[in-house]
Amino acid sequence: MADVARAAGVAQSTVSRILNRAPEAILVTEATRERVLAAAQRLDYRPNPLARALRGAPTMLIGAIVRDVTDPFFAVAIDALASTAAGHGYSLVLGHARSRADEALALAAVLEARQCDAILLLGDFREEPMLIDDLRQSQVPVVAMWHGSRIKGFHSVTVDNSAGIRDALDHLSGLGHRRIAFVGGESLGDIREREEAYREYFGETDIVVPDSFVQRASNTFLGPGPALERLLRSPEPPTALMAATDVLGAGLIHAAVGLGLRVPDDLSIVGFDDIPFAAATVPALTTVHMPVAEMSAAAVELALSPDRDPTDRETRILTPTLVTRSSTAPPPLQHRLASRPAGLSHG
Amino acid sequence: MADVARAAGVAQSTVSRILNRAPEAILVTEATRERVLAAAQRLDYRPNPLARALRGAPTMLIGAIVRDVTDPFFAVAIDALASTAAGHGYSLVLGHARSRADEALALAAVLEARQCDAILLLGDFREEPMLIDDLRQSQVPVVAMWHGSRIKGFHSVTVDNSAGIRDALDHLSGLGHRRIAFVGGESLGDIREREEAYREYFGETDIVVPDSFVQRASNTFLGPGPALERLLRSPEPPTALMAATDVLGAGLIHAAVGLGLRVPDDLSIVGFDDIPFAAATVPALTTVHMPVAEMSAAAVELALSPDRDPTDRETRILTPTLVTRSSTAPPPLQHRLASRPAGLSHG
DNA sequence: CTGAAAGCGCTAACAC
DNA sequence: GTGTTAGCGCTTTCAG
Repeated sequence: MADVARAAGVAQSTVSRILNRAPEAILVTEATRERVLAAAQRLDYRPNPLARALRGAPTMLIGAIVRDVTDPFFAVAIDALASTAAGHGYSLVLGHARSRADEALALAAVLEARQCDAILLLGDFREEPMLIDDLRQSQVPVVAMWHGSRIKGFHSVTVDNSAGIRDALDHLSGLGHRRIAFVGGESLGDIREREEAYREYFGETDIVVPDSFVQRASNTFLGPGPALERLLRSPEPPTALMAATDVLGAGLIHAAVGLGLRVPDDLSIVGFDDIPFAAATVPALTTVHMPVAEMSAAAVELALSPDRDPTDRETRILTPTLVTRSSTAPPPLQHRLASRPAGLSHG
Repeated sequence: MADVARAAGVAQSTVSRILNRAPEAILVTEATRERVLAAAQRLDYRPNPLARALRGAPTMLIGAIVRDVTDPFFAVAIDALASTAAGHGYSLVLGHARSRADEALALAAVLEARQCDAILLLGDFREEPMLIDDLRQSQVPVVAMWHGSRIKGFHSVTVDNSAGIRDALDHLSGLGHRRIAFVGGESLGDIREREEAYREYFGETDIVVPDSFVQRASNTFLGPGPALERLLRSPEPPTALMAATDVLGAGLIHAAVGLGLRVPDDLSIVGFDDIPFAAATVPALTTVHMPVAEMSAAAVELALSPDRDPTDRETRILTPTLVTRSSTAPPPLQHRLASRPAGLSHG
């Protein structure tokens, strides 16, 4: 910038003014203005955002720390967030925290410290207490999304997992299913809440769910195979499966077909999240749609709202909706007859 | 930092030295050292990476500009890149360039200018000439990955799309297929190269491929439905489909089953990329495996290598390998008999 | 071994 | 209208 000033024969501050203020604020002679602009052009001047940020200017950047970019759900979340942020004139910068804890910390340090005007936390970071503590001291607003349960000190935007599970389970039992198993993941964040919601749901009915009906698997497409085999080995196997995520749901379809079952004729499967792939599985997956766009809007709004009293943190809980596709149907006939007593016989 | 210095009763430069140099470089009294460390701890001092970078220190950050995070292929690429970078002590910062061109530019400006020690470009950015021009002036090394054809001024790491297509097509014709169609995407980057490779392949044989055998669809799971319908309407429909990506491949399986076809009995389908769920589709997708890990290693190496002569840019081309799964089989019997003359009858 | 001082590139008072 | 001056938080000569 000093070069530009010299080339245009003006002071550096003048250059700064001309390059930053909107043209309408005409506090500069048109002649000087043009001279400076020309010089800047000729010298291919590019502002150094570092210096600018150091001086206190907003960076127009929102940082997002993501647990696992590989998870298709987060991929769509990021996409939605980026669009929303762009609508506010902000760009999204992502930090991928998967690898090691210290890396996550390093990332946070970078994103923080006024490099970003706000920070978004996507997923459950309870296993990264250092990160959380670190962020709690942060000068910029932090909003946590899909972190599972409440998390103190941050704004948060979550989905009502309980309502989603209830809708899905209502759908299944409306179809006539009584023996509905749950396949979850590492018991983190939303997945944990979904498992609890599943347990509660049946706690309110006279249907008793054997412990073996809650299975865990790694949240990958090939993860739930063994869980399904275990389930099928039960004396009275389930006629429907509630998967904690669509990834698990899609994996269960694959595993079921591999075992010679027909979906949904022999086994109904419901997912959660409504990732793009869910519409394209064979058969297409019935699932609980995550209101990603609304959640993004809420998160960005919270992130960009001037930080008032740090003790007053807002929590926004949005409601998901069931999307019925082709992976669910009434249970096979023999089970339909047997199911009513079966549920009670376990009491 | 000034606070720490004051609290410890030393000069700021001393604090800087102690906090940055490795302990082995004992150019400081043990007593002072401890005093400073204690003060830093007590005051919860955290270095400001901005100021540090402004002063010229490396940021230990690699920036990646991604065309579309939503594309599952890039998701795994990012993951691999992050791991590789972590192995070198670097973190990965992602910019999502999907939305608008000016946003991509803003991002580049941010990532650049010594905020990052290197920049990675994932995907084809030929439609963003401003970005490219901008990056060409960049002070930090830039390496382009999966950009399709050569791109001047940057290091690049690509895959041999031609070899991949050839392997896949050899597999299909080895199975007895003669009527093999291609379903591609927006003719960008790798997808474009794959289409060309497909055309070349049949150019070298006596099999003539009707123009209608090259179809385009948006690179989404639900995208290729219409393309498949068009293909099936041909007087002599294909018995096998070469999809330009796994997303398209999975979408084609879905569409085919929706149309009442059996895969692979009625129709064989091959994908490209080997994204995680290619192993979990029903049936599992035969595909061309992208050597993502090797490509990441190459890219990071190039990115971190001291920038020598800017005119000497390196290009690394890795070779993909075919993964045979369950979506391919010999063509239906009637086609098997008809296929040989069919290929020639079009000549 | 440690302190003082300069300066990275930029913005914001405050003059003139 | 435009120039001068002082830092933002840090690293790095250069003295002591």
